Amino acid sequence: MHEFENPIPDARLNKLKQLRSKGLDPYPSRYSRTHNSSEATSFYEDLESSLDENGQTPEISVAGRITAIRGMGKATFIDVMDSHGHLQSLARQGSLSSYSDLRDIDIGDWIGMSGPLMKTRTGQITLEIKSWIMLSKSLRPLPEKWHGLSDVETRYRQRYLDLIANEDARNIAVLRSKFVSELRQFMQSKNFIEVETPILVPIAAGGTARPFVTHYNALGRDLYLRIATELYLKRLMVGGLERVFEIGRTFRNEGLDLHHNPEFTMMESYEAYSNYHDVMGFVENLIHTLAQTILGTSVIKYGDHNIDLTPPWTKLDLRKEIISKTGIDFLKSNDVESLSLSMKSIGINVEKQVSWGGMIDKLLSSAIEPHLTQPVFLVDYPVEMSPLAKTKQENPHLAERFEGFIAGMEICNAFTELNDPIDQRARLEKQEELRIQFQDEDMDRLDEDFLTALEYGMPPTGGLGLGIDRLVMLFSGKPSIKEVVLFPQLRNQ
RNA sequence: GGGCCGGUAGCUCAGUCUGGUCAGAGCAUCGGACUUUUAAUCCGAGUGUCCUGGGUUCGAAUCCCAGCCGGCUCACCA
Repeated sequence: MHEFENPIPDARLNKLKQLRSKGLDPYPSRYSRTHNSSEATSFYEDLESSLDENGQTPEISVAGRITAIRGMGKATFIDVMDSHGHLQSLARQGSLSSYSDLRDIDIGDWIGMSGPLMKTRTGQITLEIKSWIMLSKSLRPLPEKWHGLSDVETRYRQRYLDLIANEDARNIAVLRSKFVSELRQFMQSKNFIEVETPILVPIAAGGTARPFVTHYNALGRDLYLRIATELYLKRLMVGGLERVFEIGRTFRNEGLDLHHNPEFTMMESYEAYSNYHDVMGFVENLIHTLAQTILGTSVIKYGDHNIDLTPPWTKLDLRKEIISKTGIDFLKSNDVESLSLSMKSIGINVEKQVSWGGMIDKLLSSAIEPHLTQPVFLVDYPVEMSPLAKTKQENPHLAERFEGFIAGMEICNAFTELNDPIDQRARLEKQEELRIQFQDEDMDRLDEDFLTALEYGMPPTGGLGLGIDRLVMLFSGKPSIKEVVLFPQLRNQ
């Protein structure tokens, strides 16, 4: 039922033959344009007041894809689109010797053309074609010009059509690029250095997630796709790099929904001599700055909400927040049985074999997180579900960890990194135990090389993981992650 | 995985409830007219595996069953 099985229309193939039979190459190798569409517009506007009586500028050359053809017999209007916008052109039989060759152009073709700019009687800046050349013959018809392309599946599977037909799709692609580039600049301006760590790893550690497995033939062993960059970046902290960040793809072999794609982009950063309070300030500042720079505002419209990103964001003590919303105190319900009873009593289903940390996680995502519309930091997580975070000195059951939420989405996870190698080993061993006990559930994994690194000494460090896809969703007002990932994962055809 | 909704021309859709001029419209395409149009206009042409496979029926795009694909939602999951 998809494009790939559809035959190429005969009419297009015939035009292709026509071009060739006239000795015209339908796929030449290059074209020199002097202006893109927006430069052409300003070129005209700059010269407009000084033009002579025929109102034409000197000749320029532009190139792009034909989006509309309006033939009027001995004159033809051709709209051309490039990545900067649209430009109208006009071919007239009187002033274009190859006018009759225009029979072989179609909507979708790439052409180059040159001539002076002028204004039509309706005031539209228009290139009067003196010469033109086919740059690439299109063999398939484009989506309809008026309604555009709206079939969601086609938009995702053939994103190029979405990009051609929908300005919004182009805007999101540009916005995402801008976001990443501004993010990178921000990090660099704070003297973080950008690094790259392995994607193929022997142990998928640094988070609780099911990994993808692959096989490396040369070494005859299975490897995993990373679920986080955390442990490698911390090795760099051990190495003394002090401020590092990585923007990169991570992979989780899990469900697929509005907020989850199996491969997604995270930024992780680590800063020596700082703790999670410093990171909180850093995140507020970072996201607020990006909104200012990219969107020119501190207040983002998302669905029905106006979200104000101005720092400082609300800080909510996680434990107090759970108590006030559910009456459950996780310090008192500190074993699986009592927590399970309390959760059942407020209608949360915990019948599956689940660890204590897993249950708290569920409690959070069903009772707390959906209500966090404005930017919020949930602060101080139970140590049991934070195996890589340092414990609070005042209370060994709590970790110096926070997560940031906007519009009900988790957008970051951060903590004061645990740098006590003995404690870290004990915590990861506990995770390994839990993994055996709760077969269905994912736990963090023990990475012996990482522990060895810690034993050499890591400075006190504040660490951060930031979900880029979700922030781009927020910045672009999109409710689905598939809208901000150019090629989202879909089922097989 | 459960529930709901959907899949008809290249694209956007109507037709399904109530089976029988139901193979349709607009855009795109093809032929013709037109030298300042811009959703150009005017005249003419319908280009199709009605998602797939079964079934019911004299007759199925339409009703039934199974499957595939997608969207939303719940569950699961950072």
